[in-house]
Parts: sequence; C-alpha cells; structure tokens
Amino acid sequence: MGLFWRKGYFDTAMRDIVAETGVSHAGLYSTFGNKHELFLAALDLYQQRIRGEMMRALEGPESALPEIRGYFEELLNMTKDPRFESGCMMCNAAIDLAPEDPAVSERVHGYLDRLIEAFRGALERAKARGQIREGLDPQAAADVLGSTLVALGSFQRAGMEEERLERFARNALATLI
Amino acid sequence: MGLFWRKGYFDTAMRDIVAETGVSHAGLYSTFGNKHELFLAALDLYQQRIRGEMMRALEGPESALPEIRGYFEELLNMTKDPRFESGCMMCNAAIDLAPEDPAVSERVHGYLDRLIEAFRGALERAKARGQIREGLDPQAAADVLGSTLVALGSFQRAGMEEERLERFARNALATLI
DNA sequence: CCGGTTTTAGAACGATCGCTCTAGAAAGGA
DNA sequence: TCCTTTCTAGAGCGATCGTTCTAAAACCGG
Repeated sequence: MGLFWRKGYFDTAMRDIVAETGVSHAGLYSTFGNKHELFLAALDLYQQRIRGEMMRALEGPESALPEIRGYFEELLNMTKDPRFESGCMMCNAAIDLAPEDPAVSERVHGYLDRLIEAFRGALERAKARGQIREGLDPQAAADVLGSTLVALGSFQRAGMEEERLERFARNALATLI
Repeated sequence: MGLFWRKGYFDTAMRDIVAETGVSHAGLYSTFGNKHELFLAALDLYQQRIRGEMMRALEGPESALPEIRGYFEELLNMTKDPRFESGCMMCNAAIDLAPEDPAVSERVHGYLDRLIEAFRGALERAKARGQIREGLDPQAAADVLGSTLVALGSFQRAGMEEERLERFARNALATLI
C-alpha cells in the first residue's frame, strides 16, 4: 500500500514490493494473482484503514460542524507525518488508472460519494443547529468541501507547504459561515 | 502532448509517440534529448496553448465576475470535446511526477500561483463593483475557486458525468454571492 | 543532375518489466 | 524423527522499456 501510494501504479515494480515487504514473488502471486489485483487490495486497504477510520466521526449520527472541522484538522495533522506526504491514494489512483480501469473507477466514485454524503449529513445537522449560514444548501456545501479535499490531496502531493494547505482548508470552511 | 495528457508519463512509451506523431525516434531525440525533456516540452505547450489561452480573458485588466463565470463555462464546454476528456494535464503531472521531479513541480506551482492570482485580481474588481458578497475576502475566494478547478480536473479524469461536473462548478461559484 | 546535408524507418542494445518456475528451507502433526 | 505441506530465494522467461545506431530516402542550392 505504501509503495503504490507513494510512487503510483506504473512506477512501482513487483520487485520493489518484494524488497519492501519481505514477501516472496510466489507468495504475492499465489495470494493476489497479479499486480492489478494486488493494487486493488492495497487501494481497498487504504480506503478501509486510512480514509474509513478518518470518516468514522464524520459519519456519526450526531455529527455536525465540529466533526467537519475535526476532519480537516486531522487531515492537516497527517501532513506532518512523512508516511502521509504522498497525498490521497484514492485521488492518485483516480488520475493514474481510473480513466481506463473500471475497478479503480468504481472505487473512486464510491469513495467520493460516501465522503460527500457524510459531509451532507453533517451539514444538515449543522444547519438545524444554526452552526452554519442560514441560506446555505447542505448538498452544495458538501460538494465544495469534497472538492476542497480532493484538491488538498493534489496540492500536498505536489509538495505545497503546510501553512498554505491550512489556508486552503480554512478558506473552504469559511464559506460555511 | 496529447498522449502524455491522456496516458500520463509512465504509461506513454516513446514508440507510441513515434507512431502517433509520425516523427522518427532520431528526430525526437535529436530535438528533445530524452523522454523527460520531451515531456517538459509537452507540458509547456499545454500550459501555453490550452491553459494560457483560457486564462487570457481572466487576466485582463478589467476582468471581474463575468470573466470568472466565463472561465468555468469555457472549461465545462471543453468537457464535451473528446480531445479534452483526460482532465487537466498540469494536475495529472502534479500527481504523476511532481513529488520527485523539481522541473515538473516548479511548473505546477507556477501554474497554480498564476491561476489563483488571476482569480484574485478579478475578484478584487468584482468586489469593487458590488458583484460579489460584501464580506468576501478576494484571496480566500480565489483559493476556493483554484481548489475547485483542480478538483474538477480529477473528477473529469475519473469519468464523472457532465451534469455533475457542472453542479460542482455552480456550487463553487455560488459561494461568491 | 549532382554532392552534401538532414531526416527517415526500423533494427538492435542493455535494462527492466510482470510473471513463472525450481530447489531448498521452514513448519507442523503423528 | 519423518513425512507432508507451505513458503522463500532467486534464476529465468518473453516482452517491452528508453535509447542508440545504421543505412537508405528525401531534400536542396548550384
């Protein structure tokens, strides 16, 4: 997962994975079949372990504006960890493979739909509690937050400085109030 | 340019470029030196011919809200042309190469800075003319529009339907008023 | 039509790709 | 301890990579 995340699909060789994981060629192939299936497994692991974990609070039945803020804060905290300086693996996969790979495309769309739906739910409650602007449409605002997240992944991968990433996130959140 | 745009750096072979352009290996190598330099030339051509052309109206000394709207409209119109269904080549390069390629990274940052600065200038004038919300910070709003543009590139490359792309753009523009 | 330069098509090179295969080490139960 | 099963290390496969090279074709001023 780490290698695919960091270097992308085409620039990661099976030999690199053997060296990094310590698992033999035969072991990888008998378990996963081929490189493509291995990538899908890595992408699923990323979705579950990294994004899914972060989304838990956001998807809670009582989540509202604080959980949205918390989500972005957690994301920006991850930036400091060198393990996570490669952007969002799901966004990277969207660029690398999704155009010609239905299995990847399906996962990318599923992730984005789930993310925006989580934002929308939290925004509905935030609106009901008066935490956000009166006239704001939760669906539209969720779209803006989702776009921001995808853009932040690209910006981080391109090596943007942390303070500027924070500024982008803050500006997006500021449109809510 | 078309091949690198569509398939990315690693998945484009020099042989493909020879076949697509009709130019011989020797011709390509004597003119550009190697694959990496050829990619940079293609990226520069993209920046100049595709993005630069679109940015002209936005960077005009009297540009304001109509030019911002026009920029997004033009972008969405391009979506219908199959030649442009591969997203934004600059964003793709940011994911593919920027993390480990200073020359690409520099171009990506230059493009983003120029784009956001163009938005900021237009938003300053839009504010002076009362076309946007009173309390809106032009710099912050320019960041949001820039993020939206980058996200739209990823979404389009991942095969998102046109109406949904339009919705994302419309929602981002709606934060201005 | 000529002689010199440039450009062409495409063979060839070593390296590396995804993947397979083989021989031996490790593991576990009777 | 022995046998069976599972796993590992790594050589090897054909294909393809970026790049170089060769020989023929195309071009062009005089």
